[in-house]
Amino acid sequence: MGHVRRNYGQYCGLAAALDVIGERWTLLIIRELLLGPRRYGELLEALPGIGTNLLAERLKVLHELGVITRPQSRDQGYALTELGHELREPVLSMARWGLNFLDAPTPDVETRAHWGFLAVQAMIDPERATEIDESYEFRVDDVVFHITVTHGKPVALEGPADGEPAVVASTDARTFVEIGAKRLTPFEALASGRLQLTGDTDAIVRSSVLLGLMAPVE
Amino acid sequence: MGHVRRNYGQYCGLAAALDVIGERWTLLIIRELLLGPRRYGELLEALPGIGTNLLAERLKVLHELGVITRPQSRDQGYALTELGHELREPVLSMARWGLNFLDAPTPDVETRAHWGFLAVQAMIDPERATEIDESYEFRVDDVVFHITVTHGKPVALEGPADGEPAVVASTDARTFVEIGAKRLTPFEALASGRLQLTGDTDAIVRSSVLLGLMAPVE
DNA sequence: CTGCATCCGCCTCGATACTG
DNA sequence: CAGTATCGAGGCGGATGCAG
Repeated sequence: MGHVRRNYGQYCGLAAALDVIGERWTLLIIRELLLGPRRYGELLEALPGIGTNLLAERLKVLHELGVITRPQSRDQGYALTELGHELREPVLSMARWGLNFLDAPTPDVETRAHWGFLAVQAMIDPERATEIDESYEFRVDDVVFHITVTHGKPVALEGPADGEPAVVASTDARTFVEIGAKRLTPFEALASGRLQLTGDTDAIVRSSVLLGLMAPVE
Repeated sequence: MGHVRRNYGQYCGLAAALDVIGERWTLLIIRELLLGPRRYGELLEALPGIGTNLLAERLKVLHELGVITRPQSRDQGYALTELGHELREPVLSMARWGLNFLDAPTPDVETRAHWGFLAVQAMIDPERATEIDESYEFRVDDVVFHITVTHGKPVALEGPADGEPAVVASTDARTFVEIGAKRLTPFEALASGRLQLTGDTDAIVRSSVLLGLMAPVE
């Protein structure tokens, strides 16, 4: 008489998805794992308020359902399976929608630099990656990541850019997400000293267009 | 001292989205409204198990947050705002992912014909809409909808196709979703008499390719 | 120290009854 | 028909315990 997980009981793709990742905290766990493998303690730290039992329970279920793998050895971490990685698009598109609701951050809301990496991925509009081959590097607090555009195909990766990036943007996590939420323009952030940019003006424009922060120039 | 809704308190697009549509039943309400305006009673009927108080509460919050509009007059219904309509992509991409988990439908799971409409929208791969101009009509139980491809741009709409559809597919809701979940091929469904197709073979192939049910032919 | 399991108070959920 | 009120059951959140 094991326990039956609460489920919607509808023969429908959305209901089936929500039966798996619809419970509280689950998608935020996926978000963390989309940024790379994470240890139990790292997840706890990245998800303030989750409660250790709940995290353990979620990880167990996600593993049983084939969405994540358990740490193979000490000092490894939980990681997404191929099935789990297929949540990238759903998660990014939800995150993009959620930016509509980000208001001014109050002191009691958490802001983490690596969420900026997610924000960037959500903001990239591949349609706007014109025929360019260059990379843009972002330094948000102590986290570094970059976008590499190859033959018009943009890819976001952790770590510094290979070779010489066309643009380097340095800022703090809060400013970064505020720009993503369009509460702040890059120009305003530059003017107030909260953002530093290096690189030639044309490349800065191209990167801003790619991220939907600027209308394409004819 | 009004009541503070439970929220994640993270300055992140995904967390903000989940604060709005992350609670139980909310995304299923959105799913229904993506198919058109719905009355209170229609929503209750489409969401077995929700409980009337919870539906009322969800509708109230979604309205306050600007995601839906309330019925303007008797015999109208709740409808999505522009912001709400922007949930189409997130919802469809989640539904697509959830198809991975659809197992054989047991007698106790609900299957509704109009969910097939959602499944079709989730399955359409615009990349595969080659330069064709034609429409495909689907008759799932008593629900009729169609895909119209214009200059390679596919659009799914309720109701019968305008003009003469290139393909007409007739089936029941369960078979339809099983095909979407790739538990059943159209060929098998045809052979077992659970699916009827009219239209010429080439058009049937093109529609199957568009829905990702068949590999493109060179 | 990491990775959980157990316990407990509270809040959300789900079902039923009831009202305009 | 379209909700509101009520209440038991269960999921959640926080603290604590404990094994490798």
